[in-house]
Amino acid sequence: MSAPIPRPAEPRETHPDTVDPRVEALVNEVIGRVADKWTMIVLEVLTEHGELRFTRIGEFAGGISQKMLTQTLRQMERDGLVLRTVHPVIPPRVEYRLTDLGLSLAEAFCGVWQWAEANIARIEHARAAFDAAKAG
Amino acid sequence: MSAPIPRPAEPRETHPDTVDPRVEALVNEVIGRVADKWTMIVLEVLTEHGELRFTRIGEFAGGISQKMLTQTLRQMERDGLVLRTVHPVIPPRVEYRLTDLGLSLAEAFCGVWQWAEANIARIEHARAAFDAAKAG
DNA sequence: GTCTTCACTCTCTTTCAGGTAAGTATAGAT
DNA sequence: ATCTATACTTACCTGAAAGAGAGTGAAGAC
Repeated sequence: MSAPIPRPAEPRETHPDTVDPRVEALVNEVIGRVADKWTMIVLEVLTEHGELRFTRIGEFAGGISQKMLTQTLRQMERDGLVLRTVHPVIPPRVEYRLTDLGLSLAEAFCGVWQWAEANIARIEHARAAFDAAKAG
Repeated sequence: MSAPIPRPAEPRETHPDTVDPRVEALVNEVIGRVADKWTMIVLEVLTEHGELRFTRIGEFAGGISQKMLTQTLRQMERDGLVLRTVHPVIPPRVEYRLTDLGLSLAEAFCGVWQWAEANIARIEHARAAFDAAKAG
């Protein structure tokens, strides 16, 4: 009994304030793409340090593989979040920086970031209480 | 040549404004836990509809399995984001609603949500341009 | 007696994100 | 000739996430 829970046929709006499901789906997709671990970290690194080269971002990000870094960066570039500048020299020199869109996203995430920072203690306390209650 | 990119030994702070890595790690963990797909969706559903029963949340969430819903809800309860009320009747009746902490998180995420909604077009345009440039 | 409801819980299987390691291209230095 | 630096690709592999589907328990309806 645990296949996906089916959505009700149609008329199931207790509250009238439901969002257009297509918008909801799009927003979810965007958030899903944008809110993954590495994207957020790269976003933060670039916000903090400005324009950086590939390897440098990797150093600041901490623990990311080249593969994931390339992948994340490409995705962000495709989404218009970062600008990639290739200098045609050898050895190659590629620099990345946030676009205005990227900066605005960083700003939006700032709230969450701050929330997390401000509420770590509360969450840890809640967890301890929960675990204690379960154990006892 | 793609093992994790090593962090530089120590003295590599071009910018002085680097955050305490321990705080950074904690924040990342919290965000990682809090910002997954289903948590965000459940958060939104509960924000929009107030107190709801298990199955109801599943219906609103769309496409979630019972297993994932249980798991997500438990995690959120543990983190102090939702309150779980069991009515000792048969068949069981369990209701979930956001705590103040949960509400404050929803509020913080509101910015991202709005950003996503406001910038879907820009992202899609960027993607189209990127793909076209690559193909042509 | 068995059927239904609800909120799970368990197990099995598949999917996939992400890690490792190696390869590529180029020019200048040794 | 070989080595180095840089920014990637590519191929392979593994562990964890998550989906499917069945099972559970208890009371009341039939």
